[in-house]
Amino acid sequence: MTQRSLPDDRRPANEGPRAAARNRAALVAAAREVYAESGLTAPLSAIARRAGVGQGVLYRHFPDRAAVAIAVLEENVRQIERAAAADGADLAQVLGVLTWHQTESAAFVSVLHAEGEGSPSGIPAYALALSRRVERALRRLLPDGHRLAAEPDDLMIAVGMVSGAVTGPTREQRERRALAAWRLLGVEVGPVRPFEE
Amino acid sequence: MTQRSLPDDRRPANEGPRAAARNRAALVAAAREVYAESGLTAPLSAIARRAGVGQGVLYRHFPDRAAVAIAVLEENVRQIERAAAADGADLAQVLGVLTWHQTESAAFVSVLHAEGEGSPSGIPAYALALSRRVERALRRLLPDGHRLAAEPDDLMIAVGMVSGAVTGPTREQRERRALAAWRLLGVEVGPVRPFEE
Amino acid sequence: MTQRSLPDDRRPANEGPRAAARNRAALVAAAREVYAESGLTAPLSAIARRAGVGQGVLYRHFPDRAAVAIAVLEENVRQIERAAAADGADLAQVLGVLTWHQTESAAFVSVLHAEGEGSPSGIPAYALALSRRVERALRRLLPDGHRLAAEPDDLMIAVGMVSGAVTGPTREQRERRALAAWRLLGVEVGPVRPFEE
Amino acid sequence: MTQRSLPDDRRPANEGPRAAARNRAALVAAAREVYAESGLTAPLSAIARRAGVGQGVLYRHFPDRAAVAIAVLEENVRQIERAAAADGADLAQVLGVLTWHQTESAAFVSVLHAEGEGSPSGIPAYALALSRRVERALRRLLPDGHRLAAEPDDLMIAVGMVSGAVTGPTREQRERRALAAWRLLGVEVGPVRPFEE
DNA sequence: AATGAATGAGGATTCATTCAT
DNA sequence: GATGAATGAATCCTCATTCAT
Repeated sequence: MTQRSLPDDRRPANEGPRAAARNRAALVAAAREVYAESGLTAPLSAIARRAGVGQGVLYRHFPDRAAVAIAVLEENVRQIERAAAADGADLAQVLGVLTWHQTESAAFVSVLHAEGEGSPSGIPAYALALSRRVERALRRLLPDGHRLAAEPDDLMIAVGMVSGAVTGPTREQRERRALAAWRLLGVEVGPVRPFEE
Repeated sequence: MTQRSLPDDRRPANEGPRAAARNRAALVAAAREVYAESGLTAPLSAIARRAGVGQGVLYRHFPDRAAVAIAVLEENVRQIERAAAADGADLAQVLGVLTWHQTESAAFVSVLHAEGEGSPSGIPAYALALSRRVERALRRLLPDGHRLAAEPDDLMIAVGMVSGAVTGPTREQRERRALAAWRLLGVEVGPVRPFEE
Repeated sequence: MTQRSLPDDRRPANEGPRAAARNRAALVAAAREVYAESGLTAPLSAIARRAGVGQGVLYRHFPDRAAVAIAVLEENVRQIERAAAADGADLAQVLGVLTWHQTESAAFVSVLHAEGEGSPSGIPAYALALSRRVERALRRLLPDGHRLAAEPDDLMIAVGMVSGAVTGPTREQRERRALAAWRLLGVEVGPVRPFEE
Repeated sequence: MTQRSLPDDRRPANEGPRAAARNRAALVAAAREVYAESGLTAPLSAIARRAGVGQGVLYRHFPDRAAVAIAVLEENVRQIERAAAADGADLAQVLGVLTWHQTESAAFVSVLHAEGEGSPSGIPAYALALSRRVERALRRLLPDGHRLAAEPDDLMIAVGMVSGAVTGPTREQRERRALAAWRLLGVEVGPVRPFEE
């Protein structure tokens, strides 16, 4: 009742429902960028603005702040799962893909910490679920007798450790440090790159 | 308001500057607790409240949010430095102290990441300085031929790695994981405890 | 898209205008429920959703928020009018029907207040018109010499008074209080129930 | 950290703690006016603006929307209590004061409804408590054998009934209707005015 | 004629920071 | 020096309303 809109002729085009899917994708992409620049606590309005949509659209697609982050990170996890499911995949290759995501997205790193509560970014149990999916993908490829197969927790502890090593302003530097970390662990890693195909 | 004279030894302490120091200490202690509960992004007012002082006092002692965090972490670093400077200190012992702080204070973990920019907690270059001090303290005790002496970065990469492994709701769990991390690195660690004199 | 011809008596109903009427009815029914649960300020989207139609349909049928409420209340008023027009109707019976609506629909109560301005529900002059219709229906049955026939305003003031008495979480309690109110007014009321047929 | 303030020299005077009490009073007064004009659902920002204070001040003094309303209504109730406690007070006089508040403040009317839940204004159990206080004040003055002493609920039902009668754009009209309501109830009322001293 | 997405203004709430006392 | 109130910008979130399909 009180809401005033723009004069009827100065309203940006409404592209109709067709835009829905496009907008969602734009939001996820924007979120990825914004997270990279400003961290997981960046204002949601910044994400909407960068995606070129209104605030409401963001809320239509994602009920809360966590849902946005999950959508972003889910893509990363899915890529790792696909890499692990590919024909002839071996652990080193998949670790390369994982490492690529670790060096690419600071936000992804925090997922692999996966505690749950009180985090200011508000990502709760979801993160744990994503972390479990990464673990599942990796463990299937873990040969008996592998350095990380000794204790059940060792695999994900190692992943966390590499995350801890990944710091620095440029991706190149982060990659260098990640590789050093795997070397210190005595674990072989394939090429650090996104999974394609 | 007016001068009160009392026998010298029963004179009520000159509260002026003395109170200042006490307040500063209370603020740092309060910040440590608040950070542990709510993370580095907790409202400054919460810290002042818990310290039992007004907001203004906080600003008198610390110019900005980062300064508070630095003050907290500085204490951790100083303890590590003292541990390293103690008679007969060896690397394993000091790593034990370092590990204790890693498992105790989530905030401390982020310092050892020490990047600087866009972090939401706003800890800037200071963190780097603190990280350097930790490195200096450790490196003096690093024997030639030690696993972490091969490459210059390996030492602090390893420290970051252990930080990355430290997750979980209880300190006990975090300690367990930290020890697993050192084991995976093949590095010996002394008892995990604070440095006492 | 193309013409489908079927035997005359099995022709799928022309859904066009017929659906429109059905939708309108569904909206009014949904609004009644939503108002009961959440008050007159409930989001319009909630009404559309409960009616199982899109938001646009609501706007096609009702130009604004007030129109929806009016449509709901109009049904109540119409029932009272019908009760008053029925063969052999007397005042007590019709007051019983009126009272039923007062105890059934909190929204209806506000209509009988019928001021117009600043009300948050935005029901404007319409409410006044509805109130007038109720008055007209009742007054025709008001015998000379009735307690409420002394002053011209007394009739609707009394109605307002009963509305004011109608509070409480359950309809039963509201009915009890309404009856107490009529008793205090010394006015006889028939059975409290909707008008059927 | 991100908050930008005005240039240091263009900031409105901070009058210090002295203003606290004054501000609270200004807020309550502003709220009373705003409620009268726009109802209990008026934006809190409108209240702060009219009081000439920042939004934060409102939140400092009142934790939530309900608290503001309570503060306003509490003043009304207190006046009624004082009127009832005055030397030689009798029921008619106090009902006059009560009626004055009913005709003055639409918001006060809703308190006397005092249900509790789902109201959009969010005033919960508090309203009930206020209603009880009014009842207590009145009942002490209710003589045995009074029209409203027959049933325990009759007293407050009558009050609610008068509230229900109180409609209309001007106070004068509302008073006229309130008096008509008391007349229909056969209850004597003293002069309709605020309680002074 | 229906759908349901998009828009974006408005309102709630929080907190960093200043400053009179 | 300390206190704690005030300020107001920033952010979150919710709808009323429009409109492409």
